Amino acid sequence: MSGSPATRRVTAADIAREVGVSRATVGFVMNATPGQTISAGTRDRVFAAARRLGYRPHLAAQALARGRTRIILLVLPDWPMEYSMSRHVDEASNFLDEAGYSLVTMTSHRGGNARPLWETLQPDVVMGMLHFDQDTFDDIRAAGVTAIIPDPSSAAAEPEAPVSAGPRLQVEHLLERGRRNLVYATSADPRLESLTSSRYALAAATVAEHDAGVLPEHAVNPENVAELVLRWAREGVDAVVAYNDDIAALVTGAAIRQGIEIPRQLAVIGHDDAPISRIFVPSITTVHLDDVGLGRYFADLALSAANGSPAPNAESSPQLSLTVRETT
Amino acid sequence: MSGSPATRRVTAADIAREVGVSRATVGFVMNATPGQTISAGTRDRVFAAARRLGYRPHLAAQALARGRTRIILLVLPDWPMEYSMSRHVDEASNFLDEAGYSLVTMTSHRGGNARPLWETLQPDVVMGMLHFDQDTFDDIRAAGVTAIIPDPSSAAAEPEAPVSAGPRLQVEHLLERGRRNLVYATSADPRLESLTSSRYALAAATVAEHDAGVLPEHAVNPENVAELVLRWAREGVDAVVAYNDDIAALVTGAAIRQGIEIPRQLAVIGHDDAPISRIFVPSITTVHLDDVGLGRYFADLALSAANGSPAPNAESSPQLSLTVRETT
DNA sequence: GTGGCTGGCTTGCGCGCGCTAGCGCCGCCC
DNA sequence: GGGCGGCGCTAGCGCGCGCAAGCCAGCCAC
Repeated sequence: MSGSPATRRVTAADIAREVGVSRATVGFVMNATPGQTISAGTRDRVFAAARRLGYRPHLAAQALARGRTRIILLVLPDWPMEYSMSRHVDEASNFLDEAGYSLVTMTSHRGGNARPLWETLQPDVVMGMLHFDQDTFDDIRAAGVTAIIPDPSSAAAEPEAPVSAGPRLQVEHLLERGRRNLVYATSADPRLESLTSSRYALAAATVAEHDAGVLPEHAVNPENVAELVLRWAREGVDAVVAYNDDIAALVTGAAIRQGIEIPRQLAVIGHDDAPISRIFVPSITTVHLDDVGLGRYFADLALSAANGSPAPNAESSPQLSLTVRETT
Repeated sequence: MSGSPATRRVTAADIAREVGVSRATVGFVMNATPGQTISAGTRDRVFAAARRLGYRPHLAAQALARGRTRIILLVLPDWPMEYSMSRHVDEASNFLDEAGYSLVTMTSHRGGNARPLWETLQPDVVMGMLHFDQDTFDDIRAAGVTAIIPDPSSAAAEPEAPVSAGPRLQVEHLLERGRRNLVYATSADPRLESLTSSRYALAAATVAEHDAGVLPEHAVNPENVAELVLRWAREGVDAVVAYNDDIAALVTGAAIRQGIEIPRQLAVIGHDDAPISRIFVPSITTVHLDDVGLGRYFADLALSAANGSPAPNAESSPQLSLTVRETT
């Protein structure tokens, strides 16, 4: 049906022949090559023929010729955060697409033995949500990738920067609610270490700013959460700042099972506004992220690394906001 | 430090020069080209030089020359199922890597205006979890992809096939628990339509087999779930088969809020064994998927489409099992 | 001795595209 | 009238690799 099955692909040469110009001209038109002047008539005829024949530039050939793939690889952590990311990622890929780049995401393999995509795709930029450990970083460089974000050697590019207001919002919300005895519940997952530690540090700093004592940090998991919740109750803890909504749900669930009243005895606040925060009973107060803003921020960050366009400033784009629900 | 910064990439020609053979010989060695005999000595010297120089074949050049990218694109639905998928995907990418293919995943854009990856990556195979709608299917074909899974014109390849035992397990578990008045709670998300409808059909068939009447289907969302749950209570419904764990959680949460006792008055069973099923209070009985088995199945499916290797039979690989928790 | 054959290699083309060097033409200015 | 510069285009190389064709030495059969 749809076109002869074994049809050869349409190349720039086909267009050139069709229009009656050289192949170079077609290339100049398609790329709007700077420094080349093409008459409007020729340009239109080339575009028309391209559309008519269904021309699609061969990406591999382009990559080979120009030495850049125009692929940006986003490395996501393999943890629920993934979901909250997907919205931003979608936004980012729109922006990047407009700039002629493709966004490919991969989930960081847990000791998976498959060759990572930065080897096989040879992206122009590899961007991670978390800091890469040194081995991974070297591995990416060895694969020929020159632009890596975040790059420890340049303090500028920080994917996590715009989210740094989140922990502040969490803590201030609880303090405003009159809570005084806060603890921080974090994930024990080592893969998230750089994220969890940075969020914790920000939360702890906010607590200190408000002269609300110190903020103890506890790694929470399904096994120890019941015990922790009881201990907190004994110690007079009245609010939990959770690293994300999953941790918040875990804590909230355990508290309920132990007969602790939420939020009267214990307030809990999550982060990311993941679906679970809305579905959970009771529903969980959380920090909502600005998808579009974050997406644009990521895209700008990647583009600046890819072609030296100006780097975005963290403050400009994304706005975080509080979504107050039943746990506070 | 790590190598001179602006170093040119190592090509097969460099190796040839180093070893003192022609470039073609290097190519034959690297690809173990069938029909070409290379002496063991030469072969070893080529491999040694390749390792010594840090040779990495240029993927774009390979793709250009052989006309195939060895990329397999997996299109995931943009819905929580994503999480339960990630384990299988990881498995699949290991298997595919061994076969020399790279697995790239993308999330199906909700009207996103970025060009989809099947255009820009030009994968050898595009594989979806759900059936593609006709427009998308045509779009993928137009991008030059010949192998698409599932392909409506060939009934063989069905990614969802191995999971077809899930709804059966759900229903039989509830019947064994003595429940007689079941309803099916599904997602209203149109993107999941082909999945939800197939799971529902299987559940309904199982109910019919056991002479347990008919299985009404209800699309559930946060707005209508409270009302639905009340109605079910009035109508004597004693068990809910949920499309997945999120739906199950939604139903369970609504029931609790309405004072319905779980599982005494109403049993709920989910599907996928997503994290929420464990975290939720009460924890949710669900169908656990076999990550490794499913991963291998997907990989085989993709490989069979890529190079005509034998297609896997759905029965062979993956095993589903029941994870019984508090909601039944 | 000669022809055929096979193992082990080389020569060289083509994949589709980007882009530099250059060429002819026209209009402008002195 | 001649020089000159810019516009609009073409010829052709190179990106790195796969692979068809061919070439040569050595060996065996006759």
